[in-house]
Amino acid sequence: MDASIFAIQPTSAEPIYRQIVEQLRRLIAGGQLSPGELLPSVREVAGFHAVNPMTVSRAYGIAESEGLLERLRGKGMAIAAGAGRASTPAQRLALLEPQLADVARQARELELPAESVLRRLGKLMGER
Amino acid sequence: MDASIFAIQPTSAEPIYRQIVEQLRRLIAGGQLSPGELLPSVREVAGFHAVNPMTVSRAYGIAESEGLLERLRGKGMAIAAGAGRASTPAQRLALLEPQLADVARQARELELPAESVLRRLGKLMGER
Amino acid sequence: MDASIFAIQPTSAEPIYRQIVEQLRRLIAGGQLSPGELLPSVREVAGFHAVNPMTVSRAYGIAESEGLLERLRGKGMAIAAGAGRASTPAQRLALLEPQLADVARQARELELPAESVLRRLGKLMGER
Amino acid sequence: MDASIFAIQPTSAEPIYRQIVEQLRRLIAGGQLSPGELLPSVREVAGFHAVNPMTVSRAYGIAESEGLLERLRGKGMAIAAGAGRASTPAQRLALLEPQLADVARQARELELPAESVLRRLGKLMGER
DNA sequence: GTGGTCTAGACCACG
DNA sequence: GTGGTCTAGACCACA
Repeated sequence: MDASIFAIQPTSAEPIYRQIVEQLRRLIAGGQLSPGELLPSVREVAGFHAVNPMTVSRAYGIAESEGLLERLRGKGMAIAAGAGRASTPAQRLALLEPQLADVARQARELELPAESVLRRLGKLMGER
Repeated sequence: MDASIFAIQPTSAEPIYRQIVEQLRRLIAGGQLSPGELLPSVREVAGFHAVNPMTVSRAYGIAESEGLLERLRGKGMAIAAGAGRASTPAQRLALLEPQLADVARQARELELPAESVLRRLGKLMGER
Repeated sequence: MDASIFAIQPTSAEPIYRQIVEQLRRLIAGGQLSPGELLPSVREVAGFHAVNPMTVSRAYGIAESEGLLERLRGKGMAIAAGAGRASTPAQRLALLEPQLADVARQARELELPAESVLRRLGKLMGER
Repeated sequence: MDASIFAIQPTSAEPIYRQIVEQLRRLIAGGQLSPGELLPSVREVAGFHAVNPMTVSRAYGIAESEGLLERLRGKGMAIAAGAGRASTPAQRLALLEPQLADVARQARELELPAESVLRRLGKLMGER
């Protein structure tokens, strides 16, 4: 698989290894990564995104301990059997809830009309 | 002014001092805090929210160095004269842009239909 | 607290960071470490046992993610509130079950009489 | 001989090849495998336990280099002539010593009374 | 080829 | 003072 499945922002406040874990969580819940699928190797990801292999390894290790990934001896890491797509859209929406609540609070602090926020977000989601 | 203007989440990954600075920035841009208005003292905020006074002091210091606040000798900190409400809604919306872009990306990763995200966010912004 | 609470064997096949996590788990379950108690700092433990601070930090981080420890900002790591002593001896014995099953199997493979194994283990547990 | 003499746990932390070597060591010391006896072929074991043939081959190779096995040209691997049953129970018990010491230490960390540990282990050794 | 562990050392964030 | 993140690089274990 392509190492480009991950979108890493090295300058973000969120640590790189956690960016990877979170994206894994969402890509699996969303069904873009399916159980059994083999992930790009630690070295591939590290090389492609120019980060240290240990950073990627750390992310994979955490994802494994959370039951998202499983280690296939000698072959690499794969999406765990028990980690399939979250069945209902409601379950997937729940993963976004904290961020949405945050945006809502910030919009209130900015005294922004709800419509303008929704219009802008709709535009951002419409684009690819 | 009341120390309760700040909504502090001590368990959040975002450091407390930055929560305060960011909220100040938005409350000023949104016009809920007006130039000249006096802020609650470091002690008040620290006591009310059970955080270290140094943390609050640090936040005020950063806000001052950014021109959001100014120190009134003997009276405390106040909203700076040059820090009024952002004139246009577009300018205020720009402060929310990064978070919106983030939500859009995460929604794509979760393969969530745009409508369901907008509906949920609209509901959250409607509530008080 | 003393950094000597941990018994680290650098030559063991079990990685150092996991030795620490496992010992924490047992010392907490056994009640020798109580909720709220402050752990020795990463640097203390690393210095005392002559291992890299990151190795200790990794152990603490895993223990935190398992709910055994909690981070006290600026003060260090403490035994988590929800991680008290396993109430019944049966619960604590359960943590030893896999090792006991392993010993039993190996004793069978060695065709050792149960009594001699029990006598030897009893002696080892009697000593301090 | 049957490939089922080995009890392989693919999920264990102990590497598979070492599980095989250790079991060979104990089964020979215990007298369940006698000098001259022919082992199941690499393919049989690998097929039966669904592990990589290279893993089994590696285990046999290590056991051979330790003098536990010897290669009979055209016939396979057999228990080495000089690798008979450990004569005294004390010698065989010595092979279990490290595991026993480990259990004793862990029982102390769990603050478990010696009797309950011995009772449980006795029960496990009594069962077949 | 795969991932895992550890080190030495730098730098940051928080209080 | 506390822990967290990342790097560069060595070495090991497994298949």
